[in-house]
Amino acid sequence: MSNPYKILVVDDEKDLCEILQFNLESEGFEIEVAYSAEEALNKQVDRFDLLLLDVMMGGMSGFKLADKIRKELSLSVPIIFLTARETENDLLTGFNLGADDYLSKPFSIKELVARIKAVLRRGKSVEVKPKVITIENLELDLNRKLVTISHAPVLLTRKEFEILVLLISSKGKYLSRHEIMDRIWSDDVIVTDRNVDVNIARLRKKIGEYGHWIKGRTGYGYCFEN
Amino acid sequence: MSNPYKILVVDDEKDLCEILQFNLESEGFEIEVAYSAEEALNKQVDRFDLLLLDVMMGGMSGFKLADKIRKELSLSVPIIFLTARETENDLLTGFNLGADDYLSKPFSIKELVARIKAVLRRGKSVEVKPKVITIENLELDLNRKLVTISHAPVLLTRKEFEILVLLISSKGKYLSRHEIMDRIWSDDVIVTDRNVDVNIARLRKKIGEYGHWIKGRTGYGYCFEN
DNA sequence: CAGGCGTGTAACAGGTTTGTAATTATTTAA
DNA sequence: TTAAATAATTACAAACCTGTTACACGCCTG
Repeated sequence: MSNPYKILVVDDEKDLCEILQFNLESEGFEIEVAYSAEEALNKQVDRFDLLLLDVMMGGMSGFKLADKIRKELSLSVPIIFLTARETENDLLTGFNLGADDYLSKPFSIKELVARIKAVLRRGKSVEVKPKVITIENLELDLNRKLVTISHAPVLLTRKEFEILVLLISSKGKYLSRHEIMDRIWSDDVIVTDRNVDVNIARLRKKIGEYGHWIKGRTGYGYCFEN
Repeated sequence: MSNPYKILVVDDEKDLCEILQFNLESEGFEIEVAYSAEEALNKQVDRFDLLLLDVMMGGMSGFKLADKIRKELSLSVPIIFLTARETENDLLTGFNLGADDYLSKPFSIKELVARIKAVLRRGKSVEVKPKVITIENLELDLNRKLVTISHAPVLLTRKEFEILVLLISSKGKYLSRHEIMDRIWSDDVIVTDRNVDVNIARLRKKIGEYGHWIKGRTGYGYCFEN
């Protein structure tokens, strides 16, 4: 997978931030969030490929923030404003500050993604691909680290998720406990074989009937096979 | 223009790096270079669509690097190894580490490019390469540890399976019990000759009529022959 | 600091696999 | 042909492997 685009979302509405993060990550972007303009300024702004700024925020407004960024930090980082107020005045202010686009709440994620891609395309040319593995109704979103079964989210822990991904990406091949340990745990930690079992058990339980896709065979280890 | 593929070249021979960079860039790839494994690790490995690793490098070897990457950073980035040493052992090590291809120096740029494209084309499907031995209606799936006879599955235990694979891969050659013991059992366990017999018997029974392909000759041992 | 979560270990019961020893069959060589 | 050697088979028991449950520990968060 090529370099994911890094986007900084600056908004004081935590709910909205979460929604944005969730959706944009599943589109393959890498998201960081700042809950205020001040917090945003503490981040190295030019690490990002795009800034998504809420206009109305407690403390420093998005406009003021953009102004500061353009004057002091970066002339080039693309900026998209998000705003509730859709007045002509705002629009002007936004574009004068060197905004690259402008969206009024409420907006659809689909539209936002389209605009984001458009802006990014202007810079370099790129498509962002979501990393998702789908097997029947089982979906693994590798960006979000989320598994869904028939669109119902299943919360796996890190180890569970990693084991599942490992098994699936070696679909049809038996992996010994040792092999699994080697690839999931780093060299310096030492874990028991039993531990693999335990994690597999937890994983199986969580994914319900799909758990049967994880075969275990004595002497060989585990294998994902559907 | 579509998103150029990003390739990371890791090699301590600067000359070779330059040649690679020049040629691959002129093929439309985007190249980054690291002159050591350590340097490579400082880069965000999963930004790349492909890694080209030299096996022999001062400091950490390409193998070790790949190992680290697979364990800690990315299970999926395609890896192609470049090596001067072409011994079977090396090849095996490479593929065990999840290498996607393997080139021995000296190689032609043309060939390298072809391999690169092949690997990239394979894309995200991290399918395991099937390893199957077929002899008439007898099939051994080395990944699934599964034997099928006319598509009917036969479940062999580990010892049985290993013995069968051993005999088949030495098809037409008699292996003494001793030889078989040496290759199936690890050095530290000591088993009787009789034990080989017993396992062969079990194996023969399980594979039915094909059992006759395992010949036993007094004084020589066993041999697979169809 | 309590409680929840993620993770790991220990212990165990039940099953499977494996090895040995005893027995019978087959081959070899005198 | 027959005795000795080698091989196949059988039955049994030991060893091993597995999936589980219960519990401990550290880490974060409220």
